[in-house]
Amino acid sequence: MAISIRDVAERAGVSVGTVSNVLNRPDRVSEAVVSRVHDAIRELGYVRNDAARQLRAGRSSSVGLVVLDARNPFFTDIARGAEDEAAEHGVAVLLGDSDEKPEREGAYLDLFEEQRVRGVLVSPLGDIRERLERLRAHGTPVVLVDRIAEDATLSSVSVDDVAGGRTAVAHLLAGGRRRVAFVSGPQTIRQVADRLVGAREAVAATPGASIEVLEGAALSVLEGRRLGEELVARPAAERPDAVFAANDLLAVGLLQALVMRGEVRVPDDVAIVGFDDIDFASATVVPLSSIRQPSRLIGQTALRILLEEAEDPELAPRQVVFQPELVVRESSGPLG
Amino acid sequence: MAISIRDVAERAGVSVGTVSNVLNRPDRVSEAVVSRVHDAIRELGYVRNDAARQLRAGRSSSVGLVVLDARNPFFTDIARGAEDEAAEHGVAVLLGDSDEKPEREGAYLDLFEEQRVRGVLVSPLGDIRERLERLRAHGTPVVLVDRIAEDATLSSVSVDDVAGGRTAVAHLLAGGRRRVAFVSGPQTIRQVADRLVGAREAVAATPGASIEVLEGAALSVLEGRRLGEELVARPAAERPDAVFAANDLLAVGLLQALVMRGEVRVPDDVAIVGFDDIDFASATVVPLSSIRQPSRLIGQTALRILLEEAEDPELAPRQVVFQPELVVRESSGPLG
DNA sequence: TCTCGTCTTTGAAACGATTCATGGTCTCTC
DNA sequence: GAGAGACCATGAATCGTTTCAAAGACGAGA
Repeated sequence: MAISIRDVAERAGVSVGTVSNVLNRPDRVSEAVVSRVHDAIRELGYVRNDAARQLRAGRSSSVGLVVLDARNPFFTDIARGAEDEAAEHGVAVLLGDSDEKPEREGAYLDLFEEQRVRGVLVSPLGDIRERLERLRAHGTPVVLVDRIAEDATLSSVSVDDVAGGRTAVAHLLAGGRRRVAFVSGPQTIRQVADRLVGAREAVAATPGASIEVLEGAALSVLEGRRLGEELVARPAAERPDAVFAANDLLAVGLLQALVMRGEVRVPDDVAIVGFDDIDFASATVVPLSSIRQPSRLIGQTALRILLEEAEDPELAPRQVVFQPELVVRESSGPLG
Repeated sequence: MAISIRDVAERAGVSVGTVSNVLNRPDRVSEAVVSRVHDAIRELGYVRNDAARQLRAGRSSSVGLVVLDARNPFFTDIARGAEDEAAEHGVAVLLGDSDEKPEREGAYLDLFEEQRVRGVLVSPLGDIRERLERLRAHGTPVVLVDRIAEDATLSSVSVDDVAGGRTAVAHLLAGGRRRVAFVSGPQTIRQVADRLVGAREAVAATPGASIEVLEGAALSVLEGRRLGEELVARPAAERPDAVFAANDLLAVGLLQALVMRGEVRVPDDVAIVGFDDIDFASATVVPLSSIRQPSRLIGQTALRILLEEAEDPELAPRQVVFQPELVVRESSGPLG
């Protein structure tokens, strides 16, 4: 059924090795033969078998990327950046969505390892440092994305989440707010925890300011809406006057819940700042202030580092940390 | 460097074939040996080489999925549905984003073919029927997603775009609007063209109604904003009183452009209906009316059909067409 | 004791590509 | 006319797994 290089060789009247040469180093083959082989390929509809190729080569020409949530535009932007960079190097990106579930994260890492990928980009979920270091020890480079490698045994490309959290809350406080709520995803996600650390720092620096934490089960629009409804259900006096959301999806859900009821005005009653500055942030009911991350650049940079490490395994791990940037829109306007 | 099944066999004091049996049909191997082999695997940190496996098997255990735009939540939902279904069958999904570019679409198809995937799910861009039929003839099943296979030589899972377009515009007309604009993506994308056909039908059925077409270069938020700015720049009298956008991303961009200027009120001056009903639709400046598609179900169904065809290549192609559903929100409220 | 059947294990062949040492031609130079 | 060098093509070995015919071990029944 399947056409192999052998059939092509026979048809073109040359040896298998020659066909392979035509495909991979055409300069070593005479022109006449090159075109004869190409004809045969076309006539037979031959398609290279990548499995055989990889087997011989000992590794694939793909890299793996595991993200926390493929539906979050922030991660699709990272993926886009990685793909762009990968395309330039003739490498494909296999995308895995861990959906914030450790077992899915593990399954994708297993899969990538079996595929002998060139390397793995991970936006890690739980504590899988050990797993990743083992991977690296076995010769598969690993680069963390959107999270720093604390102990510097791995490379990472991330954003200063603590600074981001600090900036966000400092901005809210500067607008005159004092009772801040941090609408959070699972604290086990490091990025979330770091943003809270920054938020607390800003609060600590401002006399009279306080912060409470509302921990959601996921970083999603739905979860944001749920937490928003909790807030609306409170007596007005017990509501915060400012909310810092751990990411824009939560913030969007929050906005929906607050504004739809009509009971809470944004930003008059509650100011909101999100995180990520996804494309939709400027299109929401009340345009959303947010902390912008250079998502595409993160993906690009991570992939570049990954390929460099694949090239030279002796390279020392590097930590790249970008600084996030506050984008002010209506949702965090000054106290009315 | 790499540990192979051979090393495991040696360590466990058995033959290679036995190790393979332990991995694939443990019931044929005595318990004592099974555990001895598992110990060896653990001690050596053995990981199966998928390339060798595939080579022997003649095909991979993945399927390919090519979408028009991985940043569009509609397609990530389709992907999610496909992944869910795939996971149940122990199959992985390789995601390719054609980014509305025919050459990228082709590149992904080439890649998938070289990988000998079990099958391919495509949301096709240009006219690649021939290419896809060749693929299928070579033994790789193909299922079209989000687009019907006109000549029924391939299976497809889609939504009735004509009906969707008709419903959307009929709804706008029923609200008293008469001068409709279709804010479109490239007409070469079949879904876009079909939605316009439906829109025209609705207009034709209503005396006094007219429709104009604004063709954008892509189905993106950015492009929607650009077209929106074009509309705002017109003298008020020349603006349409209703807009049907080819998808929600365009609609969101449009909304941004119209509302931000403050010159055009939605829905008072212009009513808007989008298409896809993405999660964000209900969170926009003015909550967006839209035509809902069962995106996740589309992905699931497509993958199921694909696997069935992979199982039995003789199966006749099937066309599954879902009916879309109008979701009315504020953006298409009645004429003020 | 011999035969037959069951249960395990073995080892070699096969999948399809790439690589590389080998050998054959041809041309050029002295 | 011989030797050297450049240029091409060859084909066997190899990658790591799975499969399958065959062999070995063992027990039961005659």
